[in-house]
Amino acid sequence: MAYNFKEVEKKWQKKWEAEGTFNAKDNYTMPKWYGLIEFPYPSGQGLHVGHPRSYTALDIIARKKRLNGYNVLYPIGFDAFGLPAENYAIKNNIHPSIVTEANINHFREQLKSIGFSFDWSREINTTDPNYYKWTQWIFIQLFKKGLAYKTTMPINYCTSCKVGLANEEVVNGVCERCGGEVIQKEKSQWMLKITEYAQRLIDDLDDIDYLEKIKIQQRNWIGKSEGAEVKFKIDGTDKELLIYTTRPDTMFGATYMVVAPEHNIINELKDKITNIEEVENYKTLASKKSDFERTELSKEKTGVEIKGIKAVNPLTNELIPIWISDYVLITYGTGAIMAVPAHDTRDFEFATKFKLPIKQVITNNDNTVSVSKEAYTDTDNGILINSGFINGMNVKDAINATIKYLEDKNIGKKKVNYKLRDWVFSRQRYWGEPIPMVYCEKCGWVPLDESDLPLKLPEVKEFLPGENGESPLAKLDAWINTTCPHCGGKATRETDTMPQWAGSSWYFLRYMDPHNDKALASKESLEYWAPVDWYNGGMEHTTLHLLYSRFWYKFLYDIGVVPTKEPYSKRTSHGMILGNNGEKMSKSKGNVVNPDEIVAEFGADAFRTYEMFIGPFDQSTPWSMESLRGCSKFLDRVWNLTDILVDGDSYSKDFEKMMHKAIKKISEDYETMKFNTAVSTFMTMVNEFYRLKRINKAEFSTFLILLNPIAPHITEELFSIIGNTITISENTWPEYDDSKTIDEEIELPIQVNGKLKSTVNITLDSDESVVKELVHEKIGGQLEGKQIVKEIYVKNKIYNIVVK
RNA sequence: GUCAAUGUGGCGAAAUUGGUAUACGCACAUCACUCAAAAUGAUGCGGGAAACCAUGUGGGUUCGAGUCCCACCAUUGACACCA
Repeated sequence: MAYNFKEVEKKWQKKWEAEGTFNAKDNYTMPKWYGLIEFPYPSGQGLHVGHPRSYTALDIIARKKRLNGYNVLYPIGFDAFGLPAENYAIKNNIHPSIVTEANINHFREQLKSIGFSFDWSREINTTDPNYYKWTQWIFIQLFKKGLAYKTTMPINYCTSCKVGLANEEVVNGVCERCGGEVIQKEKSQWMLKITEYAQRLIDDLDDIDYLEKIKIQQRNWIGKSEGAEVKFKIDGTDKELLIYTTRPDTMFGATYMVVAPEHNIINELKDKITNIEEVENYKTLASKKSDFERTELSKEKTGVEIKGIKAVNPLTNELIPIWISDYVLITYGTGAIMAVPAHDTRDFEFATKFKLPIKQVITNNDNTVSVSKEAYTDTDNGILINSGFINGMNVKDAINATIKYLEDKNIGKKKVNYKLRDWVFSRQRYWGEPIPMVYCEKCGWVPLDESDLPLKLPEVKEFLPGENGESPLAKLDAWINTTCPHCGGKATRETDTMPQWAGSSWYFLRYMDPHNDKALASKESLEYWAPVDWYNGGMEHTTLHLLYSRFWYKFLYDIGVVPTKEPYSKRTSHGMILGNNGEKMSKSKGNVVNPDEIVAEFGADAFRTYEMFIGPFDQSTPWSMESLRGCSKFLDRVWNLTDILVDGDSYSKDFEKMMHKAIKKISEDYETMKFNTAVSTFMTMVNEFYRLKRINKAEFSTFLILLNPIAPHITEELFSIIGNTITISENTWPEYDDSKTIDEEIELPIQVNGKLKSTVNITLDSDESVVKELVHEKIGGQLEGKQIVKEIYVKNKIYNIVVK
């Protein structure tokens, strides 16, 4: 009887759906396990074969945890705000909600066809007003605590999307989403003070179980550095230039200063600057460049000296020139630096190009350092010279001494800096959550009354952003004009919307209690389900989504909404699935694999098995149709095991051992995400069953339960065919007896000078003397005429004879 | 440039975490079944006649290195004139 996966898979999917087999229980006394995958953006292209890799992995763990007796929450939803739907709407003049709904329906069907054990009763959708009501509510709380503020600042502006982008959203100088040109533009934006949480976002990584590479990436992104802020007087004025440096020890070597093109000192001292036109020209030039272009690798340094003003080095009292250059960024530190060309590579390049003085202030122990060809940046072996009161000190002491001096004289102070910047939270777009704020002439920015939430997206006829980058909402006079919730006077609404990251920053909380209309989730559900036990997702979300959601969660913790400091106890990541040519799948390369076709031709179980067998879970691997067929063949062999099913329990000791070993190995492999070796263990077992031409019902049942998380349909079907009266999902996870996994006799490798010469069978834990005798008996002949220097026996592992 | 990861048969990969390198699968070859093919099953499959040689390259540590250390090369990813 051939395996008809179409019928079997449909049958079980129907049953699971009708019975709500995988729905989480509201029984808060059971031990809980909350597994989370990144909810998809329902794009028009449908599911990518990359999605099921992550979903299957946690599905396996979720299914196992259920059999282990846990109350499992494994939810699904849709992150449905975003630009593609809006761009589609603009092009085809269809409301984004219609496109979004169609896409979600398609995704849901695709996901269901693969047989994931999601709790569909908790499905959420970020564009649902009952959902984004709480996104807006969180924003208001942030505002009330002073963590949301409006400011005008140069932002990345996509000329195509007509929307401001966070730095994080600019990739290779172009808009991450549309690929359009990005320029710098001044714009009034809502910002979120993620920087206020920078230290905690670093510190609390110590208490959570994230893959080390994820922690490293987050720490580097936040980029803490310690240094000093120092005031440099501008000669002949009452102005000062505030700089940040991590190397205050090199201050005696500061021979010039550089400010970012956007630095306001230029406006403030306009009248004194003698070459103001040249400076303004440079500013204009710089503003046309994106952050990426300005910071691009191996770029020739550019700059202009600001003539007519000089700064005073507070330690040497020397007058030093001030330059403007785009290698200094307004968004980091204070937007101004003291340049120490002798001991900073970039300053050195700049000074060399513009023939500025290079003054060495650090040497090494042997005083063999030369700064004529390159900067000397060694902080471990550096000794201060030409530096007044810090002469002779090492770098570390010199830093401390300088900071103390600066603080005593009130011209500087110790300062911690972060690379992390505040989160630009405004989008001049339609398809996002409206920001629930109004502007009142009298009261300023005022949040809506919470009882007026959700502030629903109004209907518009045109989805195209306004000419100068305004949201389509700005055209709706009737909607904009409102009254101030505070004083009742005339007020206007904010027309910008939130970025897509907003809805995804807290969605995992909504799953805990998705239909609650009194709170984002009930206190009880939060107490029970939080935190997420295991969150798997892509490395590409490490520094954006993952950091943003940690930030929001910490804020919610601070205002008493959630019970723990961190949202996710454990975070893992999956590798990308590439096209069969080893390149990223893309339409243009024609190497896209459509999961629907795979499921239709080979079935969901074969698809799932292959996705797990394809390679190590956390690494990228190319797709291969041939290997997929191998997995499909394996399942056929599993199906045909019924041909060799035998009665009785008369299996051999070795057979029993194999089963215990397999339970142990597969249980461990699932928990450590070594799915590829788990699958190969199943294949080895099946080969063994066929070799011996026998398997009994108990063995077969155990085998099927073990395989069930990977291939849930075929295993349930076989489980019932061989006469089990309950289903696998009603069963418990098999246990193994450790003592039954041990080999009593082992094959011991014999080496001579570390090279394998032979093997010998020994009883486990044999005495060395016994082993020695056996070994010499076996290879003694080969040792004749040689002098034995040493014999090494590592119990049960190896016997190595060193000869001369 | 910085940081991180990776590099093992024709291909995807495995290796008890320092102890028999190449498990499992694919592809391929031969055979069986068939009029034939597909499917299925069986056997073989790193190189070399052998001694031996093989885990990107070159060193090192060790009785013993795919695994640890140093340098280099290549690929991939993330980030960046971060002061």
